[in-house]
Amino acid sequence: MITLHHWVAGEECRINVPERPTDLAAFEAWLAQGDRLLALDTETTGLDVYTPGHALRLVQFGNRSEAWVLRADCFAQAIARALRQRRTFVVHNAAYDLLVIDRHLGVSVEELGGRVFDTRVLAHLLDPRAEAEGGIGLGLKPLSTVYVDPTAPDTQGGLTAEFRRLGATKATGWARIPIDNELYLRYAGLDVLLARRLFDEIAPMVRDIGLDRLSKFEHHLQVILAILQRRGMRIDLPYVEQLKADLLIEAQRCQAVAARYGVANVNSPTQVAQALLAMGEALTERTSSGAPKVDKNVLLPLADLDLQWQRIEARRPNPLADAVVRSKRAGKWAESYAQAFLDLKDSADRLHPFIGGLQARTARMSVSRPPLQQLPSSDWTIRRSFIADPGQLIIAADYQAVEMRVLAALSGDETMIRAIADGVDLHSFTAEKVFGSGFTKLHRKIAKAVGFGKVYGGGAATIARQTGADMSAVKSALAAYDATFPEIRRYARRLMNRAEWGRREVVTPSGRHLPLDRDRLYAATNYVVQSTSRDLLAQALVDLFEAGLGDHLLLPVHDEVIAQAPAPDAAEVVREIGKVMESTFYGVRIESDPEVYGLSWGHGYGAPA
DNA sequence: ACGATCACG
DNA sequence: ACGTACGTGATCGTG
Repeated sequence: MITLHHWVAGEECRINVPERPTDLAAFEAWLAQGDRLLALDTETTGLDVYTPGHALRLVQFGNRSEAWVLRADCFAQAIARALRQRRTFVVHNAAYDLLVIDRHLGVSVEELGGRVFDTRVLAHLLDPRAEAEGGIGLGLKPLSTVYVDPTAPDTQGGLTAEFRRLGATKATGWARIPIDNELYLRYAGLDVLLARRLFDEIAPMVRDIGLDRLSKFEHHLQVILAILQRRGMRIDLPYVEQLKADLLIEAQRCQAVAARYGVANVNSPTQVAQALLAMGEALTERTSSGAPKVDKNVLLPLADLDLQWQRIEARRPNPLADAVVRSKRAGKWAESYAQAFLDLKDSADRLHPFIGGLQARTARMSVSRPPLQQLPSSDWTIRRSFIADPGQLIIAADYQAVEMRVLAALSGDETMIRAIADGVDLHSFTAEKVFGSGFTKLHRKIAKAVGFGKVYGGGAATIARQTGADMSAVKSALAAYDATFPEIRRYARRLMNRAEWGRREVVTPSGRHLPLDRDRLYAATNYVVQSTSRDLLAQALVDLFEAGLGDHLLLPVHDEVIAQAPAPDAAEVVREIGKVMESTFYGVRIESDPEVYGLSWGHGYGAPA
């Protein structure tokens, strides 16, 4: 047995590392002391739990003063036994460890998930801001520094340095560091000591601000999302391989054209700007650092293309601008999507993206590795990669204009509430109020942009830029909007005033506290609307599992749920899913639109059957 | 490490 | 008094 000592918050702690089976007796005796709440953590070879070669290396248990670091290759059975005992665990970022334990030790998410407290969830409820946003951050290190011990070492950072010393990198070190490396073992043990102490500090704080119920809900949601991550989504491997090859050919072809105009690298804004200026194009827009801007919005008009990539016939297309936008798009799609799918798939051709249930400041969910919430939607080719399981069809149900409905409900604006109840198209309704019954398509576009501008806190200039309409039209539209929906303006003012004179935050109907940046109080409306919309979708996921429909679900995407069902029942199942998602929120109907897509996700976006 | 860019709701 | 577009994740070039 290796025994290490470490001081945490002025108290000497012990870190025990069993080496031989006979060392386990002391571990079992320690467990038998009857601690009802232990911290739990795992160390693995990498973040992608389902890629071939992923392995569990260490499992750590700990209380406030003693940690046990167990090698998974030697003591898997003892670890599984300890996990199955009737006991509650504190885990920082539990979804990850739940999946690791599910996959490598056979103790399922369902079995363990209900007995876990997640300190990351608790911390998010106290302050959702990342370090970069002026918050404490949500990592174990910054939280421990603030709540447990200001001198607590940066275990992740310290290990990264150790990886380098051993000739490995941040990416490879977790797999390559010798399993008996003392720093590795020490920090593995320290993580559970810190997590257990962190819980003792912040759990009462969550209770004191009245968020025990929300906390319970969020913990339940984390388990559901871990189940979705474990299920994953199936990809059409031959399709993805062909797609990648086609995209690379297209990228290469356009790159060759760009090279003829002196741009060796289409991804270098400097080179692109220089070459365009040399061709006599005017580049008037600037980036925040003052360089000429050459993004899509600048290049497409130079190539005589609109934002849907259709010819405008307004000028002679600049061949370089055309080649650059096409090459960049094909290259990005090949790398960020097709290649990522191939890199991250498991041995059964499924992807298991990480679904962060409590991610953004607004608690919005995020999906990463790969980013399935951000697949191109204007074109079906990327989404076509995802196929239903054999005999099933992809189905989806999305909320209709959920943020506008939430805004109407929260502000209590009678005109907007009535318009929603009457089932009219909100943007057309606004356009008519603002521009009269003879409103045009451009008028509706402006009305829509004004509606979004209200939700996002945007001003006339931004809306004018977005729509291409002139400032005076946008300004009068904004004024007419305020006159038509007076409560929305008052609601936004009220949130800002409260934030200015009281606590600098907004509180959502679910009780979530969302801190505001000093110089961006106008974001208050957006935060509460975005966060509340997220809470509605989160509640829908919980309700869907409660209703026995959980087995169908595949992925949440902000205001919709992607699912699958056996082909003969698909229409019926998605109708049921849609029904469960619907609710009445402050008297406003939150309605959903169920749809059977077909064999692939892309079939909902025009892929040929 | 950071800025620019581009993908989504 | 005025005006501010919100939230993410991934890749690439650059220093």
